[in-house]
Amino acid sequence: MTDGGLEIPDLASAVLDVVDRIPPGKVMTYGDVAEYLGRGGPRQVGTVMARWGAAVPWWRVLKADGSPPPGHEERALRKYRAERTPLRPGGTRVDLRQARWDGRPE
DNA sequence: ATAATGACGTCGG
DNA sequence: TCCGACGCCATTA
Repeated sequence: MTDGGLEIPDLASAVLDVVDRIPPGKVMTYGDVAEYLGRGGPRQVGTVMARWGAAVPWWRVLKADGSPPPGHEERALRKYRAERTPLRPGGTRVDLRQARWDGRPE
């Protein structure tokens, strides 16, 4: 299987796989995903999301301060409201204390 | 092989 | 709380 001729790096596949399992209403930071996988770093996860994120629930991966992916704030906020993701006062950032997913089954 | 790139994270002011 | 400087590291050029 290829991606229109472009190969998907092993790390990218692993990242997409994890993101695809984040439950609705829950989120993970770029750093969380990297730490969960035990390889790569926040920037690598961000690079993967930028290129192949469209195929997964990309809005469930955000920055460490709870702010949505740069350039996709509006769409992400709509998703959070739709799936009841806990937001902080002001409603522009996710409340990680409640919405952060540890990776273990519900 | 070397340098540049980037949907990040942390820290200091 | 906001912002800039610096560190990080796989992928690309």
